[in-house]
Amino acid sequence: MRSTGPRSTLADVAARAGVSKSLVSLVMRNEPGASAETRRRVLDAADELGYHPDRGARLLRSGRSRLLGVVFGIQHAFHADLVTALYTAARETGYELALSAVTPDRDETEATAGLLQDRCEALILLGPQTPTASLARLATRLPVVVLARGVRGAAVDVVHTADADGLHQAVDHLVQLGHRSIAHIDGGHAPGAAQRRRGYRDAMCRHALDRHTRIIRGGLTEEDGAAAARALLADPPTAVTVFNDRCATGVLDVLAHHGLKVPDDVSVVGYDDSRLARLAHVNLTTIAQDTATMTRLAVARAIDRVEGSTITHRDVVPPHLVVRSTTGPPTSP
Amino acid sequence: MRSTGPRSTLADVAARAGVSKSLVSLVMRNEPGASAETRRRVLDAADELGYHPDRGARLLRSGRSRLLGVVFGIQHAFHADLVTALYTAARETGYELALSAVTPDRDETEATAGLLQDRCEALILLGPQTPTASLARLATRLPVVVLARGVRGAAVDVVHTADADGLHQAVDHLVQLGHRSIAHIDGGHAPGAAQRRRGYRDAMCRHALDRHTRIIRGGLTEEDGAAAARALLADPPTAVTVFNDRCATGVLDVLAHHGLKVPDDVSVVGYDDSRLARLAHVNLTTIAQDTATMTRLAVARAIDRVEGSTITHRDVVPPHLVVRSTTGPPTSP
DNA sequence: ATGAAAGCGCTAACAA
DNA sequence: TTGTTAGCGCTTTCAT
Repeated sequence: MRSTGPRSTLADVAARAGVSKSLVSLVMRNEPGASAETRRRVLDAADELGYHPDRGARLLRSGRSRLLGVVFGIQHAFHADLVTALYTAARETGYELALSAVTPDRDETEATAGLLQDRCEALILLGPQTPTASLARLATRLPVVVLARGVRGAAVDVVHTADADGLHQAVDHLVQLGHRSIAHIDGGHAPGAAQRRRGYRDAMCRHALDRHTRIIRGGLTEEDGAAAARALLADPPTAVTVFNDRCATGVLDVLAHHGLKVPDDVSVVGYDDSRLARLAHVNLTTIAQDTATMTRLAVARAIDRVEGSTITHRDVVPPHLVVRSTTGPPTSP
Repeated sequence: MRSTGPRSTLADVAARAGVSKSLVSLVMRNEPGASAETRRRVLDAADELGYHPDRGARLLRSGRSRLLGVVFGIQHAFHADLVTALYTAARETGYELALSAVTPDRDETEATAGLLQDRCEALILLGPQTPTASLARLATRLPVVVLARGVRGAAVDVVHTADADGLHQAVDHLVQLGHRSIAHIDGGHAPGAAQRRRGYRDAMCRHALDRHTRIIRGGLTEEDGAAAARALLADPPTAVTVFNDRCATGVLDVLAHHGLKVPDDVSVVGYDDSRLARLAHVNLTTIAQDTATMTRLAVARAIDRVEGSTITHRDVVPPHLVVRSTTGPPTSP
């Protein structure tokens, strides 16, 4: 019983409400210029007909899609947080989001191409792996905002976290608790990993803990964290800062399996404050990226560009420490 | 430098090639009806102008978007797997996917409305919570396929897993290993939870293990699993089947923290075979949903409907057991 | 094989 | 405040 009846149009709504198309157009766009009474009648008629404006026709006529393209990695928990915040940030701007996912079978180029076809007016790229040169080329075609990755050299707007600062805070916190033997499990070549590594090293230096500096090769996944933790088992530090929450989860897991108590035997600090960290049974001390601010900025930068700005911005948003239950004073000598 | 050059149109190409717009239209769509000579001239002109047809205008005129809308929950790991597979399934069909995410701030209604504006020709809903009545109403507007949830009563196509069968396999596996004391941590009101509960109960019955039947209230998250595991600690069974992998992860975590060895003290079986389960340090025995088949079916059903089919399908895809390292023979008496 | 003309559903400029 | 008109870039008759 299929009643895929012909979709109702502006004209149908106009006829039903007994007004002109222009008036319906105004009302649907929330523009001023229609009486309250008319507005109500139009809205009712639209509702009864299940009317939804045709974005294609709208774009054709106005030459504007009012669409912001978002490229994100569908497996990344942190990207999920960012997309969630992006929807919120875009809500009151008059622009909508068009999502395009990167999957194991679908690379960034493909994801981007799809959005270009949809006539997005600007692109927001989450932690893109695309080389700077390609980014620059893309930016000649439309405004591009890179979010959560501190790329350099391309004429694109960038919004990212002060990653080194994040690790300063992590190390300061641990030192304040009395730790000296603090290791860092890094993120390899992942976006931000180099800065976090540097932040760790600098902070250790600042506390005159140079000789305790110890960097273990990690990665972005639970598995990478697990492997790194096993490497640490022979001679465990009293505390460890980890590249991100996912990786830290792997660390916690291996520690638990080997009978090491957290935080009594080893304190652990993650990074991202992803949903993962907030789970009651994980309850991970971590460095929170300010996703609300970052996404608000990203959307604002994109819209600025769409509306003609030619200024290239680079916004570095400070992170902050969230103390939960995986850090405490060292109990061993 | 932004090259905001005005996009060239069909008319531009026609003028340059010295032919009519109709001819250019034919050539661009590779339709017969133009001489080889004309074809070449048109193609050359188009190339010189860097012309690309406007998808919006094309769809406006022809009334087709060739777009399949997908509504998914951005924080559901399993939905990420499904979306990944959907992209693959749609690849060779001539249809494209339009994604719309459900977030804590953006409900299914809103997500759906966005896709309606994009003029998607059909909708694929992943594990929708929308009540049956609303689903039915939506289905009068356009073809709707519900994926990964066995809704009943609405005139929509449904593709889901034989959930009860999955738990039969899990219990059979455990019984074969020698377990008798097998508990089930359920999913509460989550989609599929009732069927999995029933599958567990039936299988226990079939093995004459009725008096060992023991159902603990769980949920979909790690946290739910952790809570359920704690409830089990006082009198642990030798094996437990869990609603899904996420929840199972919480179970594993609590068991490890309390010194119970898996699988020596307790065997654990998850559900979904999500990326989580495949991680080397988790390596969870689980019931795999056949995402490739499910998504291929979902896309096929959607396209069938778009192309005029009026048959309502209900596809129930069998799951299969994946044995990894969280199950083994019981060691305690 | 080619072209002229009529819209698709909408918005913007202008009239009333 | 409201209605009228003229297209946006394209496909689709229907002529030629």
